[in-house]
Amino acid sequence: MERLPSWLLTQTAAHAGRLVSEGFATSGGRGYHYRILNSLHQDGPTSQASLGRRTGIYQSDIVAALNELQAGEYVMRILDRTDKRRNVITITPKGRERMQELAATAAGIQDALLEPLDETERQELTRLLTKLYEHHRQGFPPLPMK
Amino acid sequence: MERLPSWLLTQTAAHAGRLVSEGFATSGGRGYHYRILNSLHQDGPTSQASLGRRTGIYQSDIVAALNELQAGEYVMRILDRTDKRRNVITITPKGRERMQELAATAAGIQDALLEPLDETERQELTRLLTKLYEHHRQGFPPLPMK
DNA sequence: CTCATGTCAGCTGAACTGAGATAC
DNA sequence: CGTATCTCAGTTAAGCTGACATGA
Repeated sequence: MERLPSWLLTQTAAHAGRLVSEGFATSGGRGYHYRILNSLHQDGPTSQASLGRRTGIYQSDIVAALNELQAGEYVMRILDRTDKRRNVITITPKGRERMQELAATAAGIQDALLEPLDETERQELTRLLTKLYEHHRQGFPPLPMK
Repeated sequence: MERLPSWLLTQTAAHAGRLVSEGFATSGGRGYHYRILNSLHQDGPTSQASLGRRTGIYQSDIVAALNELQAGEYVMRILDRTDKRRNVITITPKGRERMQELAATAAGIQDALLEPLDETERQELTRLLTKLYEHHRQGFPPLPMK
């Protein structure tokens, strides 16, 4: 039982989830906030739908998270004049600061999570998980990957 | 972002969760059922509290799952005369059959999950996850590990 | 017409918490 | 007394679905 990869995966993920929640909660954020701000920082302004595809977050959750981020003035939501269905989401300077904070938090979380592994093992784990992630993203796309 | 172990872990775990739910759902079960029946099969009859510790499932969820398993006559719930706080849970012959079914399902799930990895990689992943699991189980016991 | 986008209102399974009753 | 067991009634965070209005 304790050898079943699916079990080990969900258990360790549950613990990772605890670390993430706790970690971000102390700075009053959520995982979604970091993912979104990070995507905006890395790949620039874009529509909400595209943000969803980039981050793997559902449209409906994007809406809620952006409401929160906008309330904190971390992002701007501007109607696209050339395509009036879209909102163009842009990160603000304040949002970039926020992102740095959350990035630091995220880094701390990784350390806590991977504590028992040495550097080689960490890389190997990352590699294997990436392989699984890539594989399943193709075969079973929860979101249409544009 | 896609390099963050915590992210990769929760994403792949989410997919594993989908596979588990789908897999067990077709035979009308849940992951909890398998975990519990397996524990009873491997380590014999015991109290509900101890079952919780063995499987990593919360007491309250154990109660619910046992209600279901008892309804299917997969387990017997007998008041312990020597300690009347306890129910002694015993797997029935029918329960063992059920366990075999679920074990086969579980095996299929592992295959689907680990498909892109070769045998060496599978073992390495299992080893690394086990290391994480063991480590965190000690430092942060979600359940008091008797 | 079809398709994409944004929004809202909800569901689900699994993990988790709190409180109470009973017995050790 | 304090502790352990069982039960019930919740909550949460994340993932996920369905429906609808608007615009391309």
